[in-house]
Amino acid sequence: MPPAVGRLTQRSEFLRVAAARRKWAAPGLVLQACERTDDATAAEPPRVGFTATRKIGGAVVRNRARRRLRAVAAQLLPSLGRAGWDYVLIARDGTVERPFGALLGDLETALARVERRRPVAPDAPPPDAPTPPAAAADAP
RNA sequence: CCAGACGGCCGGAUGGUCGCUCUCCGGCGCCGCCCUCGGCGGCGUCCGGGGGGAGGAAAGUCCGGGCUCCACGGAAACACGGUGCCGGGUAACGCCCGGCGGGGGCGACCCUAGGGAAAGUGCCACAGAAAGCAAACCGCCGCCCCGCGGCAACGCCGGGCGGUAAGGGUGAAAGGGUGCGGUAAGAGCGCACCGCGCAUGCCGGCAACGGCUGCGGCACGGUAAACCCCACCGGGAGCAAGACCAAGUAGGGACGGCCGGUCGGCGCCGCCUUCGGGCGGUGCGCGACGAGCCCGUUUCCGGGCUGCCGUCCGGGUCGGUCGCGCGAGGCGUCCGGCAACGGACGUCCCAGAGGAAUGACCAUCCAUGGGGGGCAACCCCCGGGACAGAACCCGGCUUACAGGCCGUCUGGCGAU
Repeated sequence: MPPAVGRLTQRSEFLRVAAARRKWAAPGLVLQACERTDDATAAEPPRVGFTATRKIGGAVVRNRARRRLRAVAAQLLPSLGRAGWDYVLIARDGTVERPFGALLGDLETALARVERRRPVAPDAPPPDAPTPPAAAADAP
C-alpha cells in the first residue's frame, strides 16, 4: 500500500482528536494526536487535519500558515506517521515566519514526543524525559 | 533642471524538485445494460499525458441591479426611509460626464449636503445696554434747572428732558460698504460707485444661469446634516435564497383546568315507522359560517392561522446533487459624441473550492536599503519584496497599499 495520508474534514473528527488530550507544542506549531479505536480503520494510513484560527491573522496569513503546515506534513508524515492514527496540526503566531527547516524539526520532535508519551499512563510523568520543563508543566 | 497639478497603467520575472483543484484524452480495475468477437454507460484514496487556476482593491458590506422565495389580487391616504442646482450617460443608482452658482490658489487646478427661511414653530450659548422687538452702556449734540467763575459772550461740575447707530466696547453675527455733501450732532438724509431686492422688460443659453436696462434708498439676520414644507423615488427577506435526491420521521402525543353562538356531519340512547326514514335527547374541538388574531395603520377588501392556559413525553435540523459560471463579458479596429458613453465588425472562452484548491522549498535575475573596494563603468558582502485571498453574479462608492512607469499641463531658473 502506498504511504498516502488521509485528510480530516469533519468537525466531529477534530473534536475527537482534541478530546484525546495528547498534544505537544513546538515554537512553530502545535500537534494533537489520537489513535483510532474502531477496528475497521485501525490498519489504514494516518490522517491529518489543519487548523488556523483568526487569532494568528487575516485570511492571507491563515492560508499561508495552513499551506506551510501541509507542506511539512506531506514531507514527514508518510514515513513518521503511524498507521491508524489521526493528527491535527494547529498554526501558531510563529508558523509563517519560522524557517522551513526549523518547522520540519518542530514536527519531527513533536511526533517523537507524542510517540514517547503513548505507552505511559496519562497521569504519570515520563521516566526518561530529557527536557523536563515542558513535560513537567503539562503533567499536573 | 527645480517645484507642482491632473489623468492613465503596473503591482516582481525565469528555471528546477515535490504537491493541490477543475476539466479533457488514453490506459487499468470493478459494476450494470445491450447481449455472445464486441459496444455503451457509470464508478475509482489507481496510472500516464494535455489544458485552465485570485485582486485592483478579491476587503468594508455603504448604495444600485440581476436571480430566488414570500407578500404578489389591488387601490387610496397616512406613516416610515432616501434623494435634492441644470443638462446628459446608464439596466439602475446616492454613480459617472459636461456645465452653472459659491469658495480657495500667482497658476495648472482643487473643494462644494448647492430646493424652500415674505406657510408656520423652535433655537441663537458666553459676552454684551441691546440677538429679531430693534436697542442708548461709554460717547457726541441740543434745550432746561441748580451751583461756581466771569462786566458779558460763555466755560466748568451735577441733574433732568430729548436727538443721534458716525466712533469706543461685546460678539460668529449689531439692520449694507467706501467717498463727498449735509447736519446741533448724526443718519441712504441726498449724490456717485460697488453690493442687495424687484421687473410686465430686452439679449444669450434646451436649462441651471449670465449680461444689459429700468425701478426701489434698502423695507424681510443666521440656522432646514432643528422640526418642517415642496418635488421625486422606494414591498420584504436573502445563495444559510431556493430546487431535487437519499434516509426517515414528523408536521405531534398524553394529562388536568376553563370556555364553547348557529348550522351540518358522525356515534350512542329512546320513541314512531308505510322499513326509505323521521322526531327528541345526549356526546364528539370533524366541517362550514360567525368570532378572534396576524399580514405597518385605516377603509373597501384579499389571504393565512386558531379552542385557550399549564405540566410532561417524543421527533426533526449536521449527507449528496443542482443553483454555479456565455456575462449589462474581455480584447482589437473603425464610426458618432467635448466627454461619460453608444454603435458596427472581428476575435477570445477566461477560477469554481466547500476544515475551503490556485502552493512549499531552492537557485539566478530585477527593483530597493546599508557597508566596503575602485578615478570611473562596475564588483563584493549583508538585509530584503506593499496592501491583501474569490465563497451566487454584475455596476459603483469608500477604505488599505512598498515601489515603479507613461502622458498632458502650470510656475520659476538657465540656454538657444
